[in-house]
Amino acid sequence: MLKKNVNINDLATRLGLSKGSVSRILNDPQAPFAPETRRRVMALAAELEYRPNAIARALATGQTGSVAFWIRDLAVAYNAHVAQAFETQIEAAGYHLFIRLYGGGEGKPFPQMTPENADGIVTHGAPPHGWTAMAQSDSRRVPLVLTGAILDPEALDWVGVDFYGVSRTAVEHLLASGRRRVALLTPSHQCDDRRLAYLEVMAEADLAPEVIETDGESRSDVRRSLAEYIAAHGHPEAMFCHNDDAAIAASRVLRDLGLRIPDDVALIGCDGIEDIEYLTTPLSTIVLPIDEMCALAWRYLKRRMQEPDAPPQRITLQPTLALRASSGVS
Amino acid sequence: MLKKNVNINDLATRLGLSKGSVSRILNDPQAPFAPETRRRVMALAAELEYRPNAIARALATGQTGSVAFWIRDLAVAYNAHVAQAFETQIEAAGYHLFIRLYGGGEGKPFPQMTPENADGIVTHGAPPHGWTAMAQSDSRRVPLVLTGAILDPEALDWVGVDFYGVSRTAVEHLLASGRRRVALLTPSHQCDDRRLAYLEVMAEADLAPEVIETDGESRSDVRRSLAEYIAAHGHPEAMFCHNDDAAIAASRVLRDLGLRIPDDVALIGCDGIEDIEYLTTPLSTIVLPIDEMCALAWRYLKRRMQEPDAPPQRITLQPTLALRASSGVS
DNA sequence: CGGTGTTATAAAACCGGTTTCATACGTTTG
DNA sequence: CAAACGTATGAAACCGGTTTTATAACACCG
Repeated sequence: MLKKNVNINDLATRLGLSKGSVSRILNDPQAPFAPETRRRVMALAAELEYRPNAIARALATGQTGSVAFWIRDLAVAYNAHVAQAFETQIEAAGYHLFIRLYGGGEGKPFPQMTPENADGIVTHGAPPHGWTAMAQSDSRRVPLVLTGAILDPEALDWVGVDFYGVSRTAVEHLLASGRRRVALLTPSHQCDDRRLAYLEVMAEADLAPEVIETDGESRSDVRRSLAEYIAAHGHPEAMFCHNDDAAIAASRVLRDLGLRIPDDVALIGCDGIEDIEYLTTPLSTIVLPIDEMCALAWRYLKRRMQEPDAPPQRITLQPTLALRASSGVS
Repeated sequence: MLKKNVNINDLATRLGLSKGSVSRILNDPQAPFAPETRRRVMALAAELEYRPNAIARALATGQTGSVAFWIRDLAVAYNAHVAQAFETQIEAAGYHLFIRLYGGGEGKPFPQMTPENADGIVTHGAPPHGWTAMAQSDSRRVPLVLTGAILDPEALDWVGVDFYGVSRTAVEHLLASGRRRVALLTPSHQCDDRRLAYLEVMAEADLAPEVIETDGESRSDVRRSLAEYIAAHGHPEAMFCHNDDAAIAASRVLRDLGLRIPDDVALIGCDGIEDIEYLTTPLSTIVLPIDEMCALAWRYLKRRMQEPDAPPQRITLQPTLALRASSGVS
């Protein structure tokens, strides 16, 4: 940057004032300064298009006026919607929102995904291993609220979602139609309450669990993994899908194979994203309370920013099961 | 924050060193220090979990190590995909990505959407009015690359997309089937090359243009606006849709009305998002070169960060028209 | 007319780092 | 043995703001 930005010292020099005075005039309408001086300062600031260096200000005040929202992957429609919903909260409150992605951070050194630079953090979905520990290390504590699946229920604030209960209901619903080969479609390594609930219900019903693991989370990943699985093992009679994107991908695979939904294979997704309204066969799903979750997360975060040592705030929200044609409900 | 973060002064004091020395030892492996001293510093830093204050470092070095990506609305699937694609570029380069949303910023004071706090900025889609001017004001210049539709072709870097040419082709394609009532489905106030091309082609064909304006960009907005329009004016024979989300919403409205695609109404979307592969009737669309666009944007931005005064870099990418069943191609 | 307030501004400390320059000491070297 | 050099570190300036404290000038008051 060859041309240097105009800073507060430039203003002060040009005006023959001290930079402290300029700062106070610019920021504090109550400060006792001569009206004429005030006018001169404002005029020059406007003329030079002076804007204070946000970094320097943040250093001086200890506040950035921004909140970071960490999420895994925007290609999953649900995630994008959550981010958008959270932005709505934040914007109304006059803060800036930075959306950040964990990315491939799993193996990378921490600096790659360091949670700095915000007055507060909200995460959605499970952060990479060790992330929260780092974010909450004694050496640099930032107000933090976890949302979505909670894997790490230490002394932190979180807005959880009861995947366990609703997942049980979903799987039981699939079993109720008399189907025996009820599979779980989920990314490998994803060991959350959805998987847990599925395994438990299957065990209780004395059925062999059938976990179809996908190599990635994108729809094309899911399609590929599922197609391979069916080629090798035949198709299950029902599938509980880790999220709606997976269910949508699955419905496409089934259609391509000439299988009917729900006659040949029943399907239940998870997330309740808008997209599923556009499928040929309406998709049963678990609808998550996105707006409520975001509103609560922001409320918790504000509290934590004001009172760093307040007792932990936690709540578990109940998703609702929306049964439609894809699971045999007419 | 009652418990203060441990900072470099704490380290220096505890070690009996000056903070300058500590800084150099921590950052510069080449610096000439006694191995024993080095070991002590590293050990204490690890023990106290010292992590340098990113803000202070940014102030001192003039670099944040991060790039901001500005976009309008993540609820539009295409936008979310672009953001994700750009993250891939940035992450590979070792930078942090901050995704930021213009939000309702149109009417708000600038500080709400000030483009500070990054070493560089990439925008996608048309920024709010006055945004680029502010970002590029002489007083605080930040490397900036515009992508997507370019409304503001001043002396800036941009990676454009030739919406005009491909939109002409799309509309002409719709006309070629003999349909006369060919409408444009677009958000109100969106006056870009898609609209321009549509209006021109219609004028050249001596047909009355029929612009169906939606009140918002979300699928539900589009559905409502379109349903009202059709109720009032009957349905057009073909629609060129501003983006795929709109086309998906439209296909749903048409289906609900018992209209067949493409027999009753032909449809062409725009963006080429994955979702359209999951529709009953495969959707014709304009496929945008997302990855190429992101890669170029990052290349341009790197260049601009290194050479602030390099000549402007610009390119216009060609999207491709993907014709499928929804526009009558079998 | 000296003490007491106000008012308008300057000066300096601070935020937490980085970076440049100076210095003290020990070791070669001429 | 003094000059020159290398090594290990301290000291201070700087980044660009904010905030607290000091000071100068002036008006008011008894």
